[in-house]
Amino acid sequence: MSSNRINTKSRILEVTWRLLESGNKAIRMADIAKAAGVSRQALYLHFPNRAELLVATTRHIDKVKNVDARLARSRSASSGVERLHAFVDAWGGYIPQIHGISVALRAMRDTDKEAAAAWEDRMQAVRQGCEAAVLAILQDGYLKEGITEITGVDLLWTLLSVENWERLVLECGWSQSEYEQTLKKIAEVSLMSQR
Amino acid sequence: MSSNRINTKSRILEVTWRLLESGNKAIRMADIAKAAGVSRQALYLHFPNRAELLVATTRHIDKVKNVDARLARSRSASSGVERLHAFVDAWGGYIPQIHGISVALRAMRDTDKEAAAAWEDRMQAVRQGCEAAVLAILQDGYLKEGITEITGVDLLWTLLSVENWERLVLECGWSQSEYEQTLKKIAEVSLMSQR
DNA sequence: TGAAATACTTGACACTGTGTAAAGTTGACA
DNA sequence: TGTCAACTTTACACAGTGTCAAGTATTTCA
Repeated sequence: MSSNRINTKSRILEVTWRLLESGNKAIRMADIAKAAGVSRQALYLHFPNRAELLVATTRHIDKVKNVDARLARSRSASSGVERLHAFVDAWGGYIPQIHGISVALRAMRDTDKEAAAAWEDRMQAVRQGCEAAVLAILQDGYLKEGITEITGVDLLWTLLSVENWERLVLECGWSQSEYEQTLKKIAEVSLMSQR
Repeated sequence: MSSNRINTKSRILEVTWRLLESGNKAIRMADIAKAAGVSRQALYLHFPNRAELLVATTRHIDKVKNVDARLARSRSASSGVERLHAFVDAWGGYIPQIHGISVALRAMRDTDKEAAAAWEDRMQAVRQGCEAAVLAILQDGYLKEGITEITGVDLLWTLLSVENWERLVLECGWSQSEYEQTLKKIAEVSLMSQR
């Protein structure tokens, strides 16, 4: 069976995902191999190193969870506020799904260039979403005075960081909907002129 | 000289601080030893392990930079807003000083209990400062409706995270004063009822 | 003066986790 | 029947942390 290889490869990705989601930091190659029912060395037949396995897992999750479709919804919003809300829903709702892998990727950033680049790449995608929302607000004429397009994007991007989600949801115990509602409010009140 | 031991110990702490501040992640015990002009093994005569050396360095920085005095100033403010502003100034202004060690401590959190506890401890101290500010606003009767004392503290604590400072100042290139001013505004606008 | 204590150094080594290398096994398929 | 793909098994190099034991130089004090 030539699909054997493919089966094993995607089984490894699924298992890696599951292990990272379990919240246990410090998942080793040996743990992944064991959980996938293959030898540790077999992992290196499919992925050159740990970083690329993690990056591939990220891509795998994106595919399964269909990020693009999620983010596309925010693009169809007409007004600036709507776009902002839709983006907070889309990205904010996606964070819990990728949280496990995000922890692993960020932990490798210091030592591994590839992991750093992979994480950076994802963050730039989020930033683009932020940019679109801020631009829409600007075009509506509602961008707060004293806030430029760039500082607005910086700010929204910072507010919507995975780290802030971790703090509020995991550490402070907020529910996902509390998180989303509050972030929408703060983003509004920070970026838009209120009347 | 019995002060020899003390000299070496504080020289190690100073050197560790300096190396961590240099921005180079992944500082090894051997690097610290070399920079301090002692053998790698000598480090273990003064500190049981890497985590405790980092924790001791944190305490050393606190002592030199006099955190307590910094934070004390915010306690003397009379109104809620003043207290909020003073706290953002005090803590926000302290972040750049402890940034290097904070990176190292956070990187060890996953694998080392001690490092995790040390970081947790500092974060709880910051949270107390946030609590005092939110309480002062509440007592002034200006806490925004829909915000409880707890959610207000959660929020301020999240806004003032080291991670947010890193994003805005290091990644987005904001100046320290831009950071401080903007965070004051966002905190105000998120927590206080505007009139 | 000399013994003991202090503050180190030197060198060897155990341990963990990543990644490499090479030879062997197993099943499908032509 | 033989070959190829997808593995397994075993061994090992390498980095970094931490341990251990023996040695050295300087000070202290009986």
